[in-house]
Amino acid sequence: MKNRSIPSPAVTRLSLYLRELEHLQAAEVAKVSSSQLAGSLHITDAQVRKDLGYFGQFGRPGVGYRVEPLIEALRHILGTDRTQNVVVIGAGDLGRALLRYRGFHKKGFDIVAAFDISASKVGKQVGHVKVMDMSDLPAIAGKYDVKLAVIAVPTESAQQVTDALCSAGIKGILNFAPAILETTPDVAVRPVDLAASLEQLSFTIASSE
Amino acid sequence: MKNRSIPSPAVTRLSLYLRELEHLQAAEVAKVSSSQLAGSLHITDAQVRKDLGYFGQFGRPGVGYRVEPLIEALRHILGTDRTQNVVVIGAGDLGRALLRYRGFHKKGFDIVAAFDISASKVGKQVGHVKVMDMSDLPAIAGKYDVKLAVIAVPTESAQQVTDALCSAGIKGILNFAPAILETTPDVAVRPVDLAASLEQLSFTIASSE
DNA sequence: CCCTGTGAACCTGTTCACAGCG
DNA sequence: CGCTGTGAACAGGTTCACAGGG
Repeated sequence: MKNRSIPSPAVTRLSLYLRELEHLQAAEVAKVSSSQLAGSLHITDAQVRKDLGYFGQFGRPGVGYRVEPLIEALRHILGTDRTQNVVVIGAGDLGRALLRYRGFHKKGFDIVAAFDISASKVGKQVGHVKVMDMSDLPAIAGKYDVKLAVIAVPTESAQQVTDALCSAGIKGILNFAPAILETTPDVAVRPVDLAASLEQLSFTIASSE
Repeated sequence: MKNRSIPSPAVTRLSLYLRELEHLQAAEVAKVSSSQLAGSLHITDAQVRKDLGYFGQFGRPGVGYRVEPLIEALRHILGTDRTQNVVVIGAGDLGRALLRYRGFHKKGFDIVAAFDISASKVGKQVGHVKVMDMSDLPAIAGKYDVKLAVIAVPTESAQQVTDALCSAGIKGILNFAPAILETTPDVAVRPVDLAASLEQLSFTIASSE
């Protein structure tokens, strides 16, 4: 526990800063000011400085931030300076789409295995992994030191999958099933509820009429 | 604009309340208290009452909330008491997975069309729609009164797709491309950055060691 | 003079606590 | 007596504003 009360929205923005910095690096920009960074993300410059300030002193007064060192620092903070192995549970439409999604690898995540209970899916090749049976999960999780998992199974089986993941030593779950998952306290869950996201948009539209 | 300063986290939770209420309804539970609802979502009872209080008085002291009327009220608030038509832009892996996802329809959303620029994809049937060319967007948007769109295209084309959507009168965009989209002020964007979500989990794990 | 880092002020959202109704 | 609805107290985050370094 080395957390000194960092606002969780600040951590969310860290990913955005990193993304923007990677664009700048690709465009061979060497340095950037907080107000430039803020501008492209539609937030204030003070916000950028404060967020970065939670983690250290990365800038130089009168100059700004050097792009490359800041990228490395942010990756280190986020834990993506080394490859993170990930498993995907559920090889339905969504699971298969995630297995083929290239965005994860670019950000330092490596999907090392996929799992399903359906005999019709087990054994099939998707992306660069073969779908395995759920019973193989503990062995794979141990072998590849997997800490992160993605749940892309139907709502009804989400909780039992979660239990299996907790037992297998997974510490973070990205959950696409529309359900609240019960976990051991050392496991973090991040929900992604697609229908609820559309509902939020629907509300925004409805209330601005 | 009938918005009387409602905290946006409260709106997010509205979707969770609705989801839980629908479960209760399926289990033929007729009424529920704020503390019951709160318990299953891991929040406080006061939070539930305050959130609902922003939108009206739905409960009865000493009794609780009647499940069915509250469901109807929440759907009305979220604008999903009538079907909302949606278009999906991009018929790659993710787009096709979304086209087949049943969760949207259950919540009152109807995907009426999919679009892509690639000639190899246009004309193909996915789920219950046929993939159309981007140039057909304005006609379809008008014909079906589409207000919501989902962007599932590569990052590079996300902005030009956004421009087309704004011109076609779309008011809400669910954006899977890892990019900040520039829109006209009357268009709401909700980002879903899958890699960034994994980064958040990675951070949580890294900082609890 | 430009730009960072950071206390202080401000604002937004959550929790408390209780009055009041069934 | 149980449970809602809601002001009041509190906590968490954001913005301000400025001191200080290059």
